[in-house]
Formats: sequence, structure tokens, C-alpha cells
Amino acid sequence: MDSRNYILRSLSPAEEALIRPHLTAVPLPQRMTFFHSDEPITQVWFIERGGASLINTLPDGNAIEVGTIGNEGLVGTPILLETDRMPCECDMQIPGDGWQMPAQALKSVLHQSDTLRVKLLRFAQAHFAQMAQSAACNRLHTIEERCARWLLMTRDRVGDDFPLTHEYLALMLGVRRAGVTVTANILQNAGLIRHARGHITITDPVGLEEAACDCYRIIRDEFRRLLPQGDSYPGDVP
Amino acid sequence: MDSRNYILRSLSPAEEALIRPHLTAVPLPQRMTFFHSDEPITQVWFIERGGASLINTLPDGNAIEVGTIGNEGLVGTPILLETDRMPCECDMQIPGDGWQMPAQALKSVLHQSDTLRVKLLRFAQAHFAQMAQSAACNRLHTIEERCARWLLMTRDRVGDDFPLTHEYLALMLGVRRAGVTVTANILQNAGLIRHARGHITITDPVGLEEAACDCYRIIRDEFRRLLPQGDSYPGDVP
DNA sequence: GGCCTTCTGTACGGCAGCGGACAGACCTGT
DNA sequence: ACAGGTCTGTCCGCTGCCGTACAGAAGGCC
Repeated sequence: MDSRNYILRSLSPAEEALIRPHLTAVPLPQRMTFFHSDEPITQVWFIERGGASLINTLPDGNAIEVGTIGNEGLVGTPILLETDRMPCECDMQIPGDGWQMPAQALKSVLHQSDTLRVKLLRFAQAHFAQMAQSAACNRLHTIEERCARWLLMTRDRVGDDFPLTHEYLALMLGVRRAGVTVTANILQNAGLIRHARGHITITDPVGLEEAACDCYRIIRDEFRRLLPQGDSYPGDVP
Repeated sequence: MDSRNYILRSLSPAEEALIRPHLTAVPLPQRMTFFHSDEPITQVWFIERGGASLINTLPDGNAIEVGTIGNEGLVGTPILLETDRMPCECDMQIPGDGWQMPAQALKSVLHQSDTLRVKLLRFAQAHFAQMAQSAACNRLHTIEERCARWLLMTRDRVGDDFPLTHEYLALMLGVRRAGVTVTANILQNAGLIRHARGHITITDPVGLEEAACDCYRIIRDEFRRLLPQGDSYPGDVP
């Protein structure tokens, strides 16, 4: 299937015949919510463009991103693991588009194609490896390192240039907005990024990788290992 | 099957007939390593007693626990998700015992029983929900809250009383050993625990729950929802 | 008993990031 | 042109935890 999504792109004709009839192309606007915490997930989404965030909001009002999903996978992993909800919310952070599919249809397709199930479960594993890395990273690394990592991971999915406010980035990193402002200026003064009013451009990805913690590389390598055609991940994004 | 392990205990006769021949009872001594980071996992383990930790060790030498597994599940989730390794190490923290099973055998059993696969995948989901909660908790909560949470989660698996040094607990929480010593004394002075030379006793679990962050309850509820017979989890541990 | 190792208590300066606040810059709509 | 919202830059005192270090206490071993 001709797609920017790594899973869809890897489908055999037989797999595609199973899935294609259930897909509906949909825009994925910024701030769209895929599902709320602990509420039933009735649809899943394959992302073509843009970036989604799995966000954990605690009872005390604090919130933080625990995982991100882009054109390498799908939103709705609980469906793969025999349930229909989880205690996190999933939002679109960088706008884009994708394919929507009823959760029930995905469940029945999983029973009909072993090879497809393998691909999806391996994506789930990559997704969870990312989460495991975030759990460590969130505790052990500085704002600057984590900020650089987040920007690089987003770059791999949407390109060098995307809309993003300090406010949202602060939410992602679980820090104060003012902390992001300071950090963004440090990175900008180092010539790694440029930022202005809700927009960020990465000007020196190599330098940014040096500023990031090893977690970036660890996660990227794990995606390469587990994704179909992962040897070409992250792709050069036009 | 007569077992303290939530998954094994829930098996139907047919499921048990599939699995039982592949199980070998094994002791799980303290500090035993189940698997190392990025090395092939050839066996899985159902835990009967004791507690295992999934530990993420970063290239810079820092390490932290990103998940724990006890008698509610199995060690070796990558096998469920169509791979044989992950960038984490898994160790036994609180000694106990369990059942070992070749990974290949598990894979073939997964193909033979839909109902068993469902149980195992739902455990995987619970495990990952725990990880997602840890990712947030590690960033947003104090040592004292996280320490109380860790002790409660361990209590649910092994009882009120277990071997544990400040050094190991510091590794679990990703903090200094000295920080744990101070925190343990705060909890002890509050009458919630007693500790001495490599051993901890929980004396007031209700009070300890008040000292812990909400993450404890959130994770526990998710396990109850997803585990077979989860309405009785955590069990009263003799 | 005496030695050695492991574990625990405590201390001290230092710093990353917090919470809260405010002002200026920039965009949009009317 | 003006008003009102949004976004960014910066400042303040504060605190939780760090890194490091050292000494005493408890247990194991001979």
C-alpha cells in the first residue's frame, strides 16, 4: 500500500485486502483527542503525518507525556492487547492526517492474518520500549537533554519544522513553561534550533543529537530493529 | 492449577494440559538475573513468590527500575510481542521461586490456545500501564511518595516483611542511597515501617498508602481490571 | 575474641528546577 | 487603529535532591 505509515507500507497484497476496506482517511488536527483516560477505545488510527502523544494526567492535575506515536505506528495499542482502555489520554500534538479504523474490525483482522498480527505486536513492543526508556529518562536527565531528545524524535516523524509552543512542550516534558523557554534559548543560541511564537525549526540535527541524552539513540535503534522496513527508519521526511 | 501465580491459577484444564509439561519448578534467589539488556531471551518465568524488577541501565552508568513483576505475571513479555529481547535487564529483587518455561514452548502454546493468549496479553497490558504510570511518577513525585508506593507494591506480592537494603531501594527509585536512608527513617518515625540492616517490615499499610502517591492505587486498579481473578488482587499474602 | 565486610546515619555545599509573578512582544479580529 | 488574547522572556526566593564523604553499627568468618 502506498503510504507514509511504516506498517501500512509493509503490507502484502493479502494483508492489504483484509485491512483496506475498513480504513477511512481522516485529518488529524492539532489538539485532537483520540481517546480519554479509562474510556472505551472504539477506533484505532494509523498515522500518516503528524505526531500523537500519550499523556498521563494525575489526579493532582500534573501531567506528562509517557510516549509518542507518529507515522511508524498506530494509536490504540490496548486493542492489540485484548482490552479497550488504559489510564492515559492520547492527543495529537503535531497536526497531520491518517487512517481511522473501527477497533472491532482490527480485532477480527488480527485473527485472520498471523503475519499482520506479528507486525502490530512488534510495533507495540517498540512503543513500550520507548516508554521504558522515557521512565528512566524522565528521572535521570536534565531538561535540556530531554528537550533535545523530544525535538529529535518529533523531527524523525514530521520533519525539521513544526508548530509547537513552549507551553505544550513543557507539558510533554513535565516541566514549567518558563523552564522550556530558557532551554529553548540555550539551544537556539547554540545554533541548533530556531523558535518563534508557536513554531520550531531544527537547524542542526547533528548538533542537537549531541545535546540530547543517549535515550534518543536507544529508542531509535529499537524502532529500527522492530519495525517492518525499519532499516530505513527514520525516513528522510520531505 | 494450584498455584500462587494469578495466570497459572486461572488456567482451565485444557490450558493447563498445554502448559504444564513445559514447566520446571525453580528457585529464584535474590539478585538472580533473568535476562540482560539486548540479549536473547530463551526462557520465560512464571513467578510464584518474590519480586522481579525490570531495570534500565543507561550508558552513563545510571540505572533505575521501570517496572516490577511478581506473582501476578510472567517474566519475558517480549516473547509475547514477537521478539526475544529488549533494552532492559530483569533481576530478582525479593527472593522467591517460580516456574521456568522455554520461550519456544510458550510461543507454540500461544498459537494453540486463544484463551491463554488473551490472558497473557492482558497481563502485558497491565505491565505496560504500570510502566506508563512509573514514567510519570518518576518525574513528578517526591522520593517519599515513590518509596511508599514501591513498598506497597512489593507488599502486595510478597507480604509485610521482606529483605531489602537501602542501596537496592535507591537503585529501584533512581536516587542516592543516602536519600533512601533519610526517607526510610521518616517513614519509620511516622510508625509506618520498621527497617534494620537489609530488612523491612511494613507495620501500617493504611498509613503507608496515605504517604504514597496516587500512582499506587491507579496501578493496582488497573491490575485488578486486567488480571484473571483480578477482583481478588492483591491477595492476602500468608 | 578480633578482623573484615556490609549496611546505615548524618553532614555540607551546591544546583537544577520549582512556584509564582509580571511585562513586553506578537498576532487576530473588529 | 485599537483591543484582547496568546506567547515569550525574565526575575525572585525557595527546596528537594545531588555528589561526596566519613564514621559508627551490625553481622559473618576465622
